[in-house]
Amino acid sequence: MLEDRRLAVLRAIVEDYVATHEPVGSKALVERHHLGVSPATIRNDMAALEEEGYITHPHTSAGRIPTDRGYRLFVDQISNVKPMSAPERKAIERFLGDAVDLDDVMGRTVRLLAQITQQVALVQYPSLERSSVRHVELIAVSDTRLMLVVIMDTGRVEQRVIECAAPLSEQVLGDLRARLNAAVAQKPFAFVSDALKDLDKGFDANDQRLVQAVMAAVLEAVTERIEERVVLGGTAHLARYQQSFPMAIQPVLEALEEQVVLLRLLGELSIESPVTVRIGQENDVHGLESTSVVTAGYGRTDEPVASLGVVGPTHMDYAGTMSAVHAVAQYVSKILKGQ
Amino acid sequence: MLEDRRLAVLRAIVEDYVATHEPVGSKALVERHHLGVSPATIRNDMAALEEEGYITHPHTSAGRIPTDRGYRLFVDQISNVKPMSAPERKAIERFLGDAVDLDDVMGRTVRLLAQITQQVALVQYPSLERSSVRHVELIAVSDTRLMLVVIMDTGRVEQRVIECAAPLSEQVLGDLRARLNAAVAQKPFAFVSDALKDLDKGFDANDQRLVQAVMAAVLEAVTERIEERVVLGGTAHLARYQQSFPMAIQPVLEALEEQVVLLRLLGELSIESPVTVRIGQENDVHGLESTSVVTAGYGRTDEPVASLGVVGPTHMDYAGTMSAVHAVAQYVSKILKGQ
DNA sequence: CTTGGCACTCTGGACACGCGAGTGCTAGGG
DNA sequence: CCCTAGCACTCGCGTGTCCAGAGTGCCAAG
Repeated sequence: MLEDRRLAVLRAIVEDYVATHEPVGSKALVERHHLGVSPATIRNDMAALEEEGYITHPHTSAGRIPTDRGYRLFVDQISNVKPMSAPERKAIERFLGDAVDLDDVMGRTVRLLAQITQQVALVQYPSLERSSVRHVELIAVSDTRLMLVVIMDTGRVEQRVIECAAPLSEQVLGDLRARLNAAVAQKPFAFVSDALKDLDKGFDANDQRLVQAVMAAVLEAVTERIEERVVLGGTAHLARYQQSFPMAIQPVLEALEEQVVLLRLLGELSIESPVTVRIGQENDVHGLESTSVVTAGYGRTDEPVASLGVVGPTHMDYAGTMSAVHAVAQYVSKILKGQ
Repeated sequence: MLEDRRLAVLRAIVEDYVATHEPVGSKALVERHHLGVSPATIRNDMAALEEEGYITHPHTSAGRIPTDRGYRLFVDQISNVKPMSAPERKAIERFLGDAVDLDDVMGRTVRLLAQITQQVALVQYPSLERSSVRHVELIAVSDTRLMLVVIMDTGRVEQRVIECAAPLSEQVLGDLRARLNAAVAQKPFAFVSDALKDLDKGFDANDQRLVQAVMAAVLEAVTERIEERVVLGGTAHLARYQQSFPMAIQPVLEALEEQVVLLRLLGELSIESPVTVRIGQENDVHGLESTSVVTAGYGRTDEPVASLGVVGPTHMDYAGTMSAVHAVAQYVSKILKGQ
């Protein structure tokens, strides 16, 4: 009973603060939310909440603002992500449905997500590690240079240039191509290195060395230089916050320029919930201490192929953002399945 | 004589303002730059310069700041771009030299340029329109889906997925691939559409229709969907300015998110100078009215294959930025020639 | 044409002050 | 035991005033 009201108070504080971006006082609370009690009661609850570390006040005679811990409790309270409205869903579906290939899907998704949430959007390309090889192609670009093109079942295409010591004959190349495909097709990316091991057997002795060299280069290209790609959009939304807020955007922009950081943000997904929220200090990335990150995996629900999400200030509209991220992730999954 | 001093005064004002970011007064000028005259004289010159529209003052009793017109005159005065120091050049060369392929070159270049100039860097991929086809590959991804991979002599690789109405036999595909390559290899991109015209001749009647359909799709892919790509880096540097400056970064970030805008910025190069500078209003792009853009082409000097540059506040260090952009463009040209 | 001098203007920082929002505490009522 | 009302207290913030300092414009003399 008492606990219930405290939670309600915390919720009200978060909601008001998110809406107004100003510390919220006891009086304003009872007016806006029709809690059936007097401001003094609320003040007691507030004192308790503050004691427990869910809220603070910037100075003695100011209203309260939620702490990271407060947001966390608030977010945990949002049990089921509320769905988006029908027209919204329609719009998402139509916008993403027009995409012609993976690049297009990723590009549209990041723009869409930024636009809906009015925040910075991140979209990771399907992870190579969780994709299977559909086709491998070796193209002779010049005498001593091959281009390796790997097409994954997720639609992702990677190309690498491989330097050869000596020219390969068209015949050897064709042979190699055929074997390569036979060896790695339908295999998860992780198995590629294994599959390549014995591929040099069965070539002429003088070809064999060359083939070995090429295979080594291929191996290096597909293992050493695995690039997980992330696209970023809506950075302009960051500037909006800063207008009314003491959050420096420079460290945030700096952090977002690092691919490694982006991958870390998108990397860890919670298991139980479809949408993962990391609040403030919870993402221990330098520069993002005062931002929250909302992510969701896409692909198969049981085993996501990659993830996407948004980065915003800790005082964001969690409910709305979570539902948007969730919805977009689902539509992306749907689209990719169709392709 | 008199004109000479006025120019010197303008130059001094620009230099001081760029260094301090504060309106510069007559007294400070004579102290720092040893012009052999008194403040009062400078004031007269300043009045004249203001009359001609090269400088303004924010309010009655403040120092002067250059106008766009003033910066323009100042920049035009910098006749020859001064070269970078030897160690700097060494560092650039080494950093770019390690790149393994075009993506890597572009990525490194944008990071390098942002780092050197401490501004936002733009790097355009070699323009398709100014590249020649080196190789074309048609890969059967599934029964009814082909992937078209076009490799240009500039190192650029484009891939498109093409939907087919009916499956193509391996033989027809091989035939088509060979003809396609014979037709377009070494041709500038613009000629591709012409080269494709009569390619369906010489196939069996029942194959011909299918081939026609595929060719139409290829044509659409290479003409309708020409993507000039631009990479962007160093946006965090924008935030630094804003700290001490009334320039809103939001419109700038918004503008920089539009590919079209980026291409427009990089598009028009001046003919006479190796480095193009557009100051403030000169680039009539919404949001970039108070920024300057410094660009240079790379590739062959007489016929650049694309361009790169930086975006910064109008009160930037033009001399330094111009020389950095110039140097980086030259090294990129060099690297690409080697690859 | 340059220079020194002088009056004038305007910004920005320092200081004081009062309003109002908000708190914490305590005593009383259900 | 919990809620409520009242009251004194605390600060932040906005306003107003003032002053110093920097800078200008103009004028008269060299």
